[in-house]
Amino acid sequence: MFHTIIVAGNIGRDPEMRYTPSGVAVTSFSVASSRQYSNAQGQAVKETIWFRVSCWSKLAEYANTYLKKGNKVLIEGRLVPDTTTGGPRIWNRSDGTTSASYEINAVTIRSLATRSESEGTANNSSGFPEYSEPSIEEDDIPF
Amino acid sequence: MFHTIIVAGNIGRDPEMRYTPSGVAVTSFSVASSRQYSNAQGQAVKETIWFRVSCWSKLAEYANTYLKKGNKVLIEGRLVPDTTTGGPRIWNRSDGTTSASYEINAVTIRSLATRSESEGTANNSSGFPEYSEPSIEEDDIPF
Amino acid sequence: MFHTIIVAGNIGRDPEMRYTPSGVAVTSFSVASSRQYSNAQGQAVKETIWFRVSCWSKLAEYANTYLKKGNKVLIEGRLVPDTTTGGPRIWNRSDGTTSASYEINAVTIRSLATRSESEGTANNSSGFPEYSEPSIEEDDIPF
Amino acid sequence: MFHTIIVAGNIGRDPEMRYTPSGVAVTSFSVASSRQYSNAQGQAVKETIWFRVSCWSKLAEYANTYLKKGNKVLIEGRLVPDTTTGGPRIWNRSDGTTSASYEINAVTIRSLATRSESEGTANNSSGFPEYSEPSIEEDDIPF
DNA sequence: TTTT
DNA sequence: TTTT
Repeated sequence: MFHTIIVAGNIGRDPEMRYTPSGVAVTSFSVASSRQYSNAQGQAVKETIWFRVSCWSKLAEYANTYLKKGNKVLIEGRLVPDTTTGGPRIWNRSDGTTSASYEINAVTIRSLATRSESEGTANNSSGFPEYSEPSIEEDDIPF
Repeated sequence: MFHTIIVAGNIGRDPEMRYTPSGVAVTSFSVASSRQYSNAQGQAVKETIWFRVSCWSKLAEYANTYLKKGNKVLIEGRLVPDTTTGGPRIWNRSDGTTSASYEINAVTIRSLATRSESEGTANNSSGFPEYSEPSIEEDDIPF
Repeated sequence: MFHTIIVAGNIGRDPEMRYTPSGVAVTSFSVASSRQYSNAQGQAVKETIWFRVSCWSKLAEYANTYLKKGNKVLIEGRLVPDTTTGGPRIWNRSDGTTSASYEINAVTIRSLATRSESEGTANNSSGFPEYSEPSIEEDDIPF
Repeated sequence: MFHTIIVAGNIGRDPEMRYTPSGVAVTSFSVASSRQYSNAQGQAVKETIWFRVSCWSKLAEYANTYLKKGNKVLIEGRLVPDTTTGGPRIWNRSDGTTSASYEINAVTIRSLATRSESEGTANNSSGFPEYSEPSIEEDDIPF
């Protein structure tokens, strides 16, 4: 079956890239997506969700190169569950408390930065790649 | 900022409807979304994610009336975070362990059941409502 | 059945608001969503899609007030088909040619502008509303 | 920039597969997505949108093998515009009229058929592949 | 008609 | 707790 999650938000800290033992690049970063709304009592409420985003291979290398703390990004991907519970993974922190996070395996990443904001970081004029399926020439299409 | 999650899956147990103190209907049910894939070693892996879905008001009444355990559904909505951590809410279970879940506040629910499967439950021929914005007559459009 | 389209892009011209005969506000504007990619011959190709967005009622008033030509926006909505063909509507232009367009009835609109860019137009610090379901107090939730 | 379209609907005719001159498989089929709603006068309206779906390579081969007329499917992909207008492509039909269509380049295809319906065609027990990113072993993850 |  |  299908699920997908699409998030627009701001990167919380500079991305970090590592390599798997087999040499595949993996980049991780957090994205905060906030909204304000008014509750039933008419009070303004600010809600922030944090997502932990991972991406792989070529997408990892570009994210590591071009995305920086504070950048506005759009992410599409899949939630990564705990394989035994089917829910979010639970972590034991060093202080004895437990926490959980929304982990996303990204399939698509787009920078929403504009030229003025990005100064050499990710935006469309700086060569940040827009992830897309391999293209095929129109002349190559048989219909 | 924006986020949305779209899930296709199967309902784990019959929906339950309650009312808020102010009289608003709230229906809850779980949806399992499973997929098989082959890992790097070529082994088949089955991954199931469980979502806890809530819906409100008219959508709650219809879900309670028409959706049943086992039905295939499509859900669109927003993740509901813990307001202090911005991550998934953590629950203390009676056995002393903790767990977390993907909670979705549904905006759209569609039954993917077919007539033969549904026998009086939700499908498009049985009157299950497709949630949609209030329509406006074409003649009413000023352009 | 379900369909949804999610678009990030730039507004092509200032939005225009009108009213239906029954007094409902309707705002229309165009959004361009461009991407560059390399084709099979390794040549850079620029592809731009234009969407004609309509929104209604409160969303229409806010779009008319806060969105301006050039703003970056995120739109979620439904495609509006020709009711007889089920495809895009076809228009006869004054020069005798025909054209078609991707019309979207927006359910969600988010400004992706940042404070520095927007100078009094739509951004999250200027009070642009984030469209959302009516909220219900946590204390009101019966589970 | 980003756009994506997600459609649930029924396949209108058996898929057809061809090959590009360079030998890439391309499969095409139509999907109808219908909904009923009540208009401002309270009358039931049925709206059907037709999408023309293309997919490539391995996805094309599977679609050609497993999807049949009448199957319920979920499609995610991108709209394919006319490269000069940025709108839908316009076709001249043999009878002199013009038409346009919503063309989708599919990235994801899921069969929503159930065992009883599919009898050897696409469903999850018959080996229909769920399109997904290449997986990487958990042990391979460096964090 | 936008933007980078 | 679902489904294939």
